[in-house]
Amino acid sequence: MESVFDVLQERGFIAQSSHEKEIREYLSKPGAAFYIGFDPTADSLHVGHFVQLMAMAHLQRAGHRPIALLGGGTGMIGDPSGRTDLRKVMSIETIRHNVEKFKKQMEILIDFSDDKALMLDNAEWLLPLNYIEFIREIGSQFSVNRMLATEAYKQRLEHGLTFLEFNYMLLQAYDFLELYRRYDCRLQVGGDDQWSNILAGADLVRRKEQGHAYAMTLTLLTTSTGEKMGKTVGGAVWLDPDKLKPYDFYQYWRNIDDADIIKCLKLLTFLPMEEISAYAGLEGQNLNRAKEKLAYEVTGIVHGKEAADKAEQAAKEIFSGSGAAANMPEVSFSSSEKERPLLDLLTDAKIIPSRSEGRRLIQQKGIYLNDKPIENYDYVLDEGDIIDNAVIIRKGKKRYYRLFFAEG
RNA sequence: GGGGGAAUACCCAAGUGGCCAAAGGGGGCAGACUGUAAAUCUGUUGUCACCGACUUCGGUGGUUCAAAUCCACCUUCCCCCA
Repeated sequence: MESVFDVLQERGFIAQSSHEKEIREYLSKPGAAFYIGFDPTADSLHVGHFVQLMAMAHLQRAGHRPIALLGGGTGMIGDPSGRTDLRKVMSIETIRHNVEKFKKQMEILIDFSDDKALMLDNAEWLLPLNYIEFIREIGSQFSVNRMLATEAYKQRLEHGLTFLEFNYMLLQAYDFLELYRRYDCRLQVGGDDQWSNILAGADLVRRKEQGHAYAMTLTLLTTSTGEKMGKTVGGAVWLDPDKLKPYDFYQYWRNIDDADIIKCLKLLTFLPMEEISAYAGLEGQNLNRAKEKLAYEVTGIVHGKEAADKAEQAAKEIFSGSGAAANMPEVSFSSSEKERPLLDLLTDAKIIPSRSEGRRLIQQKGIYLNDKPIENYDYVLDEGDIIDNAVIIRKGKKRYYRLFFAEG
């Protein structure tokens, strides 16, 4: 049987690992517990987390036991790793709220039934900690000199690092120790920016328990130009359909850079490697087939098959030139509003953020009415423009909207 | 605790009395070219009643015909020393 470690490696998940041999050994027997921590810094997971969920899913399918550790406690500190600025301190209510959202989204990929996977919140053991006891038991095990030398803190030393954040590493390390003690969890997985924190935990387990504990980090999803992937105008590529509509989610992947396709197929879908290799052979225009597949698969995993079908369908209708799609965003107006200047309608419908922006767009021929560019700012709809009580507005090349005028 | 510096639009960053809605870059948006890609080129990027007007340069007050620019106080951040 193929080892999960190989699978993860082949698919490009593994960035670094502390003890490859031991980890392979550990994962060779089913039932191995491992954990990944998620700090509830937003009210939805995003693609970055998604890679980690995928890794968890692979491991779970191989018979292992994932522990999703929500950072209800560490979230109150804020991880300084890889950040140049101070994180905002979050209120307890916000953290609770976010933790709830995370839970739901994780269930998309991880099977938590019958304790096949665990979801824990480190608030459980971090909040009751006694300061003096903690620094005597745990703090004594850490060398400040070494901590300062880690990549995670280096950057911050130039911009300022509060003592609050400095403690983050200890708490994350303590999590590992706690999970080792409770569940015999010997492997912590995380984003590659977590390397120092994870190692600190593995170290702590060794020191306190003379136990075996390992670290493994996952490739950060970056674009071919090295930037973090998943940034859009609206922020991140969220998994929450309320924060990023399935169609837009689909489009994000559909429009991905050529150079990133294979990497994404490997990391973000469960397609067998043979199939992915076939896509790797494509060139030029044919790459679009791979992008379609990628978008369809990822959307399917995150939002379900039905949503993926719909998104794909909508995309085909819009881009294949057949014009009007059934499920483009629609805004309703009352029939009498037809006579208002189109620009007003568009701003009211929030299709355009301001009238100035609208003027600019019109000037640059970026607004189309039924596929013909609008020429002047004060255009008012003509009866001939309205088909079935609606007009189709296009903004730029890809955004379609339907303005519907209700009868009466 | 002492001393020094900084806060400018989405981000970085120029600007130190009128020529400033504010250089430059990044990003965004639109157009051309394309493969719904990338790269490139062009335009654009505070708001509105848009050839004009109005509101912006951490906050509040003040000086002045006129302030992002000068003064006072406040807030926040950074650096050096302790």
